[in-house]
Amino acid sequence: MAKNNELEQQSTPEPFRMHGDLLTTTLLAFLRNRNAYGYQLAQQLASAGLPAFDSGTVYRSLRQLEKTGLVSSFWDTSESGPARRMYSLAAAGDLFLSSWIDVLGRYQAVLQKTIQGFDRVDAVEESEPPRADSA
Amino acid sequence: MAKNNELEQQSTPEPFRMHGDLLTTTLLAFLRNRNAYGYQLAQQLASAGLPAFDSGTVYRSLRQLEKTGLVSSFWDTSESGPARRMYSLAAAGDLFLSSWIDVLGRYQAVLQKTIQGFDRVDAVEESEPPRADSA
DNA sequence: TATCGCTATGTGTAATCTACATCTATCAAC
DNA sequence: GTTGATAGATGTAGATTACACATAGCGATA
Repeated sequence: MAKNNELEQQSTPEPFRMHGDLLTTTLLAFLRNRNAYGYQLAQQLASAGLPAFDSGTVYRSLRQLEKTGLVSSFWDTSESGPARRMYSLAAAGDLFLSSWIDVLGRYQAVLQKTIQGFDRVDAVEESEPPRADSA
Repeated sequence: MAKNNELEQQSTPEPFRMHGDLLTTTLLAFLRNRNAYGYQLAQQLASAGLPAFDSGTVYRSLRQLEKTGLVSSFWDTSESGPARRMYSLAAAGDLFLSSWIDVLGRYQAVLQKTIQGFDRVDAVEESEPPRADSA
C-alpha cells in the first residue's frame, strides 16, 4: 500500500531553509586566507552576498569544526575589549577544503550540464587561471 | 564566564557529514531537464560523481520539495512493475533554482577569492603570514 | 556611577534534516 | 515458491539550524 496518501497541498510554502554546507566551507575558506574570530567571520559572511546566517549558528559551527579537528582556536586577549577566540585552519581542514572543492566542481558540472542558459559558473580549479584582476 | 571551557580535543575526527543543499538543488536541476521518479533520480545521483545519498533521504527530500511547492508529482502506472511517483519541476521550483544558482555564483566567487590568494575582501593590512597550522 | 550601546561569545529549545535499518509491494526468472 | 531487482516509504537517533535570550568587556556620556 503505497498509493493512498497523496500529500495534502500545503497552502503556505515555508521558507525552505537552504543554507547548509555553504556555512562551514565558507568559514574554512576564510580561515585559509587568514586567521579570524567568530564575530569577524560572521561579519565577513554577512557582507559576502551569501544568505544570512545566524551568529549563534556561526559560533556553533566553529566549535563543531574544532571538535572534528578541521580548525583550532585559542583565546586572544591582546586587543582591548572582550576576549576573542581566534581560529586557524588545521591541516585536516585544508585537506577537507580541497576535497570539498573537488566535490563542488562535479556538482557544478552536473548543474551546468543539466541547466543550459545559466552558465557563468566557472569551475573552481580547472582550465586556465582566470584573469586575476577582476573585482 | 566565557573562557573556562576549552574543548576537549576529540581524538576521533568523525566523518563530518557534508551533503546538504547539494541534494535538493541537484534534484531540482535533474527535474528541470526532464521529469523523473525517485529511484531514477537516486541512480542518477549515484552516477554523477557526487557523494552518495541515502535513498530514503532522496525520497523524503522529494516529498519535502513537494510540500513546499517546488515540485509536483503523480503516480505513474503505465509501465509494468511497481508504481512510480513521477515528479516534475513546478514553477516555484524553477524560480528557486535560478536564485540558488545566483547564490552559488557568489559562493564560488568567495571561495575562489580566498583560496587563490587575492583577498581584498577586507583588511589588507595583515602582515602575519596566513595559515599557521599545527600548533 | 550608572546606564546605554557596541563588541564578542555563548546557551536553550523546537523544528528540521540525515543516515541507517527495516518494511511493503510488484514482477520476472528460476 | 523463492530469489532478486525495482520502487517507495517509515522509525529512530543523532546532528544541524533559526530564533530568542544570556553573559561579559569596555567606551562614552549624562
